[in-house]
Parts: sequence; C-alpha cells; structure tokens
Amino acid sequence: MVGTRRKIKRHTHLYRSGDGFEAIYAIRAGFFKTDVLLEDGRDQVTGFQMAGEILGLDGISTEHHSCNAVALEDSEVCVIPFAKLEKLSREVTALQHNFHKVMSREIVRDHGLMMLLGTMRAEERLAAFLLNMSQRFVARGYSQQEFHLRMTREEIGSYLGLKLETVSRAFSKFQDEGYISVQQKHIRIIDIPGMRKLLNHQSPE
Amino acid sequence: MVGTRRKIKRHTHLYRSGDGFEAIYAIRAGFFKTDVLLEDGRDQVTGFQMAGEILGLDGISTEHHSCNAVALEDSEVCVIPFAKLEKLSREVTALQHNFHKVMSREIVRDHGLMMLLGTMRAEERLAAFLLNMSQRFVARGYSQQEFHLRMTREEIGSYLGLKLETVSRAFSKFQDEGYISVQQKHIRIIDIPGMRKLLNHQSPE
DNA sequence: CGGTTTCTTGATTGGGATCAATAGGAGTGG
DNA sequence: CCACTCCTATTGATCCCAATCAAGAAACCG
Repeated sequence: MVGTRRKIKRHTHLYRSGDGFEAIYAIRAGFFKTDVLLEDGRDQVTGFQMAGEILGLDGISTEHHSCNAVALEDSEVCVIPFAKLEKLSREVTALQHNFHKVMSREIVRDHGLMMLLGTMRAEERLAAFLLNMSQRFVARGYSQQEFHLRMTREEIGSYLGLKLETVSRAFSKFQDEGYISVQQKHIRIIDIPGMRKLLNHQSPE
Repeated sequence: MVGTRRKIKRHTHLYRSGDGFEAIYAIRAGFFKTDVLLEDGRDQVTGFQMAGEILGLDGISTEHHSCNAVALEDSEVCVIPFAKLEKLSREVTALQHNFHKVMSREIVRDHGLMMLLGTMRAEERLAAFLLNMSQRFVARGYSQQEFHLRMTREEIGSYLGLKLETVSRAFSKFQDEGYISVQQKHIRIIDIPGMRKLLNHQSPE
C-alpha cells in the first residue's frame, strides 16, 4: 500500500487550501501543522501531525483541500492516491476497516480539541497539549519526558486558542512550580502525574 | 440501503459515551445534540444534527461511542448496521465514495468549529451559529429567515464555548440592532447580509 | 557577526464569567 | 381552566483571566 515518496522542505506547503484533492499522505518522517484561514486574515492551527499520522482527509468531502499543510521541519511523506486507496479497500476488508478507523479517530480527536477550546482555561490547555505531545512521542519510541517542540509559541497559541504571550507565561509558571523545565523549544516534563491533576482540577460548578 | 427504523423520544439518548458501536444512524426526522463529558463534570455540546444528517461516526475508531447523542425533540432515525455498510460499500463504489465524503465533511465541519472557538468573539460566534442554522434549514425546504431553535440557551452556549447569559445578551443585542427578532426559541433573521458582515469584521491585527 | 525572528516579562485593559435577582413559559395536577 | 412549580431566559453589577500594549532579551540564520 505504499505509493510514491515525496520530500517536503521545512516551511513549505504539502498542500494548500483550495488545491484539488487527489491523494492523502502518510507521514514517514518529520513534522507538520495544518491551519485554516478566514477571509479577514485570522487563522487557526487545527493540528500538528507527526510520523505515522495521516494528512489530507479534509479534501475528500469537496475534492478540494480545506486547509493548509505546512512542514515544520524537513519531512517526507508517502503519497497515497485516493482513487487507488478506494479501489484497494474494496478488495481488502482489513484495509477498508482500518481506513474508516483513521477517519473516525480524526473526528474524535477534533471533539477533544473542541472540548479544550470550549471549556478549559489557559493553563489546562497547555497541560493537555504537553501531555498529548508526550503521549504521541512515547508511542513513537521517543522519551516521554523530554522532547523538542517543532512549533513556535505563536503556533501553539493558535492551536490552543491563546495568544503567544499567554502560552509563554504558562510555560514559565509550570517551570516555576516544578512541573516542567523549559529551554526554548526543548521541554522536559518533570512531574507527569502533577500535570494530569491540572486537567481534572474541579472547575466551578 | 435502509435499515430498521427507531423512534427516539425527546430528551432520551440514542446512544451514550462508552456504548458499544454497531451502527450509524441517519436522522429521518427530528433534532439531536451530541456532547462529550469530562471526568470533572464539565461537558461540551459538539454538534446539533437535523434530518438528513448522520450520527455515530465517532464510534468507528474504538468500537465504542465517545459521545452522547440526545434527541431534542421526538425523533426518528434509520439504523444502519456498520458491518452491513462496509460490506455494501465494497460492492457499490458510489456508496463507498459517498460514505467517505460524509466522514470527511464531518472533519471539515469540526475544523470550522475549532476556528470559531479559537478566534471569534461572542457575538461573532452567535452570528455564525445563526447563519449556519439558517443555511441548514433552507437546505431542508424551511424558511431561511424564520425558525424554531430546539435547544436551550445553555446548550447553545456550551456549543459555542460561552455561558448562557452571554448568549442571551448577544440575542438581545442583535435584536436591539435590528438584525433579528427573538421570542424565546423562535428566531427571525431580519438582516442576513448584516449578520454576514458581523463575521468578516476586521478584528485587531 | 548583524539583522530578524522568537521568546519573556511587565503594566494595563477589556470581554465574558460569575453572582444575583426577576420574569416568563411550559408542563402538571387539582 | 387555573394555580403551582420548575425550568428557561433576561438583565444588572461586579470580578477576573487572558488580551493587548510595550520593552527587552535571547536565539537563530544567512
């Protein structure tokens, strides 16, 4: 099920909003963000994707992509022509089922993010973000406590519905309180259980 | 492609978070909301669904539903066993393609909501919500300007990441400014182009 | 290096949350 | 049909968290 490979340099687009849709992409190596743009110039990062994850599912519905996918570091993807995927998944039940799960997982993930954006305060959002990154890194065989963020404070803020200053302050506060140690984009989570507690903290009502 | 029918009374669940997943549901008549619940009691409405729309896609990924679906009025759904859908869509290309589009549309919709939750202020959110409802009603042959909301202010607020008081105030303000007329859940949009402008209004930066 | 982007930190502001009180409907039972 | 209750909605007053404005510092990069 491997299509052709394609290398994407840092800060270049894999696809842009409006581009015709022909394929989805499996990330082989690297790191991406997806974002949507409003007419008035406001934009929002809708996700960060790393090796093993799928990009481009947004394009199926209208045959055109509805967001931009940008590499945050030099990356490589596997191009999976969608027509071919549909054909194969008619023949291979397991592939079909797996593809449906991938799409569904994306929907569930988005619901989680909506929850975050709709109900959490700034520090909870950052804690949830860091724990999520940690979890995804560990699933790829990297350290659970220590990792390098590929995105800027502004991109994190856009993703979490916060301004970059707020993100920066929350980082500093977590460091002061001994939850993490921050050095620019290098993060070390010192107290994972403590961070988890930040999330469940009973909010008013 | 019609499965069995099922009637759902107002304020009862079609499915609950954690329920095993076997089928998706096409709404034949009525109105639903879906919501997710956090351990600490906070919850968020993730969507409102009306006739012709699909419920249950969240369950595919883990074989368990990850949100609750509740009828906001007496409703009727068509139960589509998922195994049967997958089997049929292996045989009927058009069905397969259509199903993929439905899932993708859900992803794109969620991105739009993330945008709303992440970047818009209270009145923009409500304007976007009303225009979206209007658009969906008109697509079903109802009036574009006049409709009955099935959900409470609190449910609207939860969906939009606002408190019910804020929703109520925004309704009042829109009425004062002549954009809409509100009488409880009965809404009449007087100035649709004006409402649209509220969305594109240049925000700072 | 020099220039630019990114990050941090402080001071102030403002939008929506919270607290609170009242009013309006809808549903229920007498 | 009306009285009662409960749920829902409106409106006002105050508060607080994050946005905004502003100034440096640090890191990255050609």
